[in-house]
Amino acid sequence: MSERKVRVRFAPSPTGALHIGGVRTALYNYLFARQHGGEFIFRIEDTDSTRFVPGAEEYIIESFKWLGIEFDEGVSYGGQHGPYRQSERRDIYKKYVKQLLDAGKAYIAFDTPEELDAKRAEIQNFQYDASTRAMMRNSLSLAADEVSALIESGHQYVVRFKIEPGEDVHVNDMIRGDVVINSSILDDKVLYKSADELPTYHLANIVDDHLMEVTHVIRGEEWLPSAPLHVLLYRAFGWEDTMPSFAHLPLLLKPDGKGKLSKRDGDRLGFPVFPLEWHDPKSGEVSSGYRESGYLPEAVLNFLALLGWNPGTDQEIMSLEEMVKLFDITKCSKAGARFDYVKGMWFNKEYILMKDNSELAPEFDKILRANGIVATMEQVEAVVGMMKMKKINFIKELWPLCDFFFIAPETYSMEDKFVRKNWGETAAADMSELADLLESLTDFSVASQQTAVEKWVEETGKKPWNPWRVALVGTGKGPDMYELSAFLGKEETLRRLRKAIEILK
RNA sequence: GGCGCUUUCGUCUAGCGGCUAGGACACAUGCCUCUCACGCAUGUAACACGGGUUCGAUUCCCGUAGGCGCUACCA
Repeated sequence: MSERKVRVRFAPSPTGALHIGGVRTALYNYLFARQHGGEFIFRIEDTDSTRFVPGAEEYIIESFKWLGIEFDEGVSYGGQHGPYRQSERRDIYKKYVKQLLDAGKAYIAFDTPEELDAKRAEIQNFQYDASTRAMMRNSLSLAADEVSALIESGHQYVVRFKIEPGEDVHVNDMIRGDVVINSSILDDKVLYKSADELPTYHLANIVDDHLMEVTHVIRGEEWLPSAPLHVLLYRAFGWEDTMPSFAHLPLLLKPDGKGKLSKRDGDRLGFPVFPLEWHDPKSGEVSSGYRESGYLPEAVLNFLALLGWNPGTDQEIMSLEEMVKLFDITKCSKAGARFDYVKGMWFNKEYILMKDNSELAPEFDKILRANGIVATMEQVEAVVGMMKMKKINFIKELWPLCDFFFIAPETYSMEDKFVRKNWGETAAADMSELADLLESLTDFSVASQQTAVEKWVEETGKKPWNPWRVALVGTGKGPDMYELSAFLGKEETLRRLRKAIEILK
């Protein structure tokens, strides 16, 4: 069984946008598959027809495309183990439900939701299990002809798994080791509903994982309590020898306060919890996305990978390829991780610094256009190159730091602290000299200016840079003065210099 | 309530019986410097508590407390 080809899956429900925690689960599955030369399956678990949300499936697919996580087979990818949408696998599940029924490992129950509610109200800690099923309406407590009569007369029913009590069930978890739960605390889970002819998660999950030859189940910790049930199901089907290995990942927690990370936290603290912007078709609500907020997908993946895992070295910045090499599922942490979105922003900053200007330019160009600036791509790249190491986490933060490249200061004012401090008594005269010097240059390149200005500086002992900055920028921000002048060009540089001299004297 | 998982700086974490408990984010300071940054350096800051086991526990075991999850005809 160990020589089976590694096959893992990510199987979301199309009930809304893809949660960032789900993205991390998918990422870990992806890394695991890739490092073992295995396959990664994308399955849609839409067995709850009442919670289906149109557009969610497409949203999830687009999210992974943006992130750069590729599947080998599944919905929209094709493959030999389809269909990959559970709602299209009704007949398959029916067959396996019947198998369990015939073997006496499951039974039919007619109790209505109202009856169950009544029982729960009547008996505290009521659980549908070996100790209570005799008093319920099911094929174990009713006569055979009564059962068939009920079915024939159209009564809705569910199929429940018959749990044998008193047994210690072991789940071997790749992260947590041996987890033992006694079967007595498990209830007779509903496996199938006649109302929509669909199984519940538990049955569909086991059947699909088996049929799709899944070897490793890597999922969130919220599934740990039901893992013993799943083990029991594999056993009931006689599939224990090919049962997948399990790994239950720690959850992502709120950055502050209590509980797991939720959509509300993003709204409240101002960071996205979804990869892409999501427009809820029911409520009309719009939730921000990492893509639209200006995150680079590489940064998002890098950040997420380190929330619950690390390579055991001090390396934090790593490409997807490096992560594939370094990832170790057994080294995942066991406790939940607070979602530190501030560190997420730092990752984005690091990736911006690493990216070529040409890759960053299109996004900045959009922002320029939104501000009514039309520039050549060459200019946009130049500005991004000069300014990306400023204190920014996102390209969009560049604009307020960069406007002077495109818009000359309207006015100059001693109100500005930097101006007051740097435009001294001799500034006007010095800048006049500088302007004359620059005007004499035929070559206005950085190198040419630098040579000329530094020679003048050496001869006169003047320090022209800050007043020069006042003139070109209007305040204390911006790149190196030679670079800025070269970008603006001789004409504009002189124009700004002379205007400043005139206004500030 | 029951069951399970879990517990190292504010946060993410390294540590797998003996360490001045390491790194990163954030924060602070300094250096660099034509501004702001980048970069570099430094600093503040942690083993939840109580019992064991051991020559010796952050590390192993057991409790307690806290945190998290599950407890649906949702996944």
